[in-house]
Formats: sequence, structure tokens, C-alpha cells
Amino acid sequence: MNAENQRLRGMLSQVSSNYTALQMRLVGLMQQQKNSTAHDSTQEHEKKQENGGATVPRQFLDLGLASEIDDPSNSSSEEKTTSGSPHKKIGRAESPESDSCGPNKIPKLNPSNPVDQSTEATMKKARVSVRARSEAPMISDGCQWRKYGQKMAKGNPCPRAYYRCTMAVGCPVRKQVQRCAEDRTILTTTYEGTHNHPLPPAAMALASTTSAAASMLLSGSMPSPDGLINPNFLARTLLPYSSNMATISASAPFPTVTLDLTHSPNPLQCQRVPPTQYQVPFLVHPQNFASVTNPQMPQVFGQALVNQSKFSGLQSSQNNIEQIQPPLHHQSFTNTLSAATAAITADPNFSAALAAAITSIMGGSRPDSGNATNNTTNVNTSTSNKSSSFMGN
DNA sequence: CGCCTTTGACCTGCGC
DNA sequence: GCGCAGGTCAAAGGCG
Repeated sequence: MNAENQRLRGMLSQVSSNYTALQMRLVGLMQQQKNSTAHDSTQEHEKKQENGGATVPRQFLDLGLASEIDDPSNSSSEEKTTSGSPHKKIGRAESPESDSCGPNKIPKLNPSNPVDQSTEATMKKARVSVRARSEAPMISDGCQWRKYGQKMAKGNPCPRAYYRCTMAVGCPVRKQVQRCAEDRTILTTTYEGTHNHPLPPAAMALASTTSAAASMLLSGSMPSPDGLINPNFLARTLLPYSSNMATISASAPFPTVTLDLTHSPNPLQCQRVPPTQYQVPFLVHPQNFASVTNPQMPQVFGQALVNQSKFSGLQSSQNNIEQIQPPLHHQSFTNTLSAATAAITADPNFSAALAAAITSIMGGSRPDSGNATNNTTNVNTSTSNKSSSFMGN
């Protein structure tokens, strides 16, 4: 585990350096472009271009603003008030729902950063589902939960239970727990929201999982021409780390990442995956389990997620990921691995931790991804009825 | 007594 | 406008 921890740290360091290098390169390219256009401009325009230090960041800002305007989901009154006129913002701040007690209200947003705002706003609706075999009513994830409701869902004889986090007053995180109709031993836990309080080490892994997975789904590094998540991207991202059957999905009405840790012989059995979901069978590298045991790692990746909202670039992202991918393992080794992980993942607690490891890697390996523009693309993708599915190699 | 679960009522969004 | 389904609220009761 120590060795793997060191390896992951090295990987993270490499990704961070690549991210910085790419950022500098892009800024340089944009500066070059500015200069070239300045040559063709009139003298008046050249005078304006002399404020080059402020010009380039302005372009970044414009990207976020444009996407925010283009995205209907981000044009709600809430978002307009936070980035809009000051008096409206004050009025909202005086309303009883403006504090942190409101569901999924994320306080302390930076009004000067519309990109972060857009990301946060979209994150409110992002969900992360974990499917695991468990006889217990719900998997233990280190947090304290209070049940506030139970409903019978259509098409499932098993009731769906609603829980909210009670570790802090006003914590917006909620989760839904429901058993699979076809296989009652399979427990599906869906997390929504971000904790607004410190978490114990036991809860840190899964908490970062929800944030990481949601960020991955909502970030802009997986676009395709028609707005669908690029399956090749997912496959290339996940394959080197996997050995268990797992599912990444983007399902309506909310963008959802589903981690299927049931290791079912037939991954489609009992899943009832709608056609809008994308499935990626991937193998979990056993060495990556170490990241679960180190509570610092999810925090590190969580910080990377914060940085995601500041930058974007599909090609750069994919190139970086390819650079950090370890070589593929031999088939015999993979088979042995599969048998071992099949037994290991029978433990629901370990499954939760495993989910944390997977999504932490997914979210942390792409620190250069994510801006408001592409968030818009992915949200629209998951809520559309376009049918597309694939199976990774 | 405080915390929790249960459960019917209520709210909201969506499709027709 | 209506019905349906998902989600939430809150009163009532249980439990340690």
C-alpha cells in the first residue's frame, strides 16, 4: 500500500505538472493569437491590445459567461442574482432560503468567478450511484444519516428510502437507498450534494467519490460532436484501473455516475439500464486500493476537482491521461485479479471504499478538465433521449 | 428526553 | 386542467 501510495503521488504530481504546462502553453498560444490579430488592426486597436495582461484572462472569463448565458439550466433567477446586479443579490441574501440551510444551497460562492458558479449550480443536480451487494439495510459510509422519507417507486416492490446527512446542521447531502427488484441482495445507494462540513476519515473516501464522480460527469472533457459522452474517452480513462464490472452512466433526469460493484456475471442483469446510459466494464487495479486506505488521497483529488472548473481542453486532457496510464496487464494476471476482487467486493463496506478509489482516480486524473461550456453539453446529454450505448474493451 | 423511524399528506414537475 | 410519480414535510410513536 505504501508503494502504491507513492506511485499515486507520483502520478498526481505528473498530472499536475502536465496541467500547469498545458495551461501555460494555452495562455501563450492565446497571447500569440492576440498579437497576430493586433498586427492587422488599426492603431486604435493596437492601443487597446497593449493591456495584454488583462486581455487573456478576459477571454477565459468570457467563455464562462457565454456558456452561462447559453445554458438554460444556468439561467435561473438564482444564478442571475449571484452574478448579476448587486441589489438583487442582497435581496436574496435576506431571504430565509439564502443561507446554508436550504437544500443544495452552496454558500460562499465567489461572485467574481462565473465559471465556478456554473459548475456549482450544475453539481447540485449531479448524482452518484453505488450498486453493491449487501444484506444490511444500507451500506456504512462513515457519515451519519437520518431517514426522512420512504416511498414506493414505480416498477419496484422494494421501497426507496430517503436519508439526509446529520453530521452538520444544514448539510445538503442526501442519499436514496433502494434494493434491486430482481435481486434483493443488490443495494443501490444514490448520493446527491456536497458536504459542508469536515468529514471523518471513514467518510472522506466516499464523500470525495460523489464529488469526483459528479465532477467527471459534468465536466467538459468528454464531449463528442453530438453532445454525448465520448465512450472512447471513458474506456481509455477507466480500463487501465479496472478488473471488476462497473458501470458509468449518465441517466435522466439528473446526470448520474453509477458504480456497479455487484460483479454480476451478466452486467445487464438486474440493472435495467436505460438506453441513455453508458456502460463501461472496467477492471480495478488492486494496487489502487491503497488510495482508499489513505484518507489524504481523496482530499488531494478533491482539490484537483476545484481546479477543474478553471480550465478545459479535450485533447490536452486525453493526452495527459494516456501519459499516466500504466501498461496493460497480462490476461492471466487479470483473471486472477478478477477472482480475488469478486470475493473482496462482496463486502459492502469495501465496495464503498472501492468506489471511492475508482472515482477519485477518474476525477483526479483530469485536473485540466471542466468548464461551464462543456458542463452544459453534458447536462443536456444526460437529459436527452438520444439512445447510445457501448461496451468498453 | 432526545433522537430516530414511520407514514400519510403535501408539493412539484411532467406528460397528456 | 388533470393525473401520475418522485420527492419532501411533519406529526405521531418507538426506543434507549
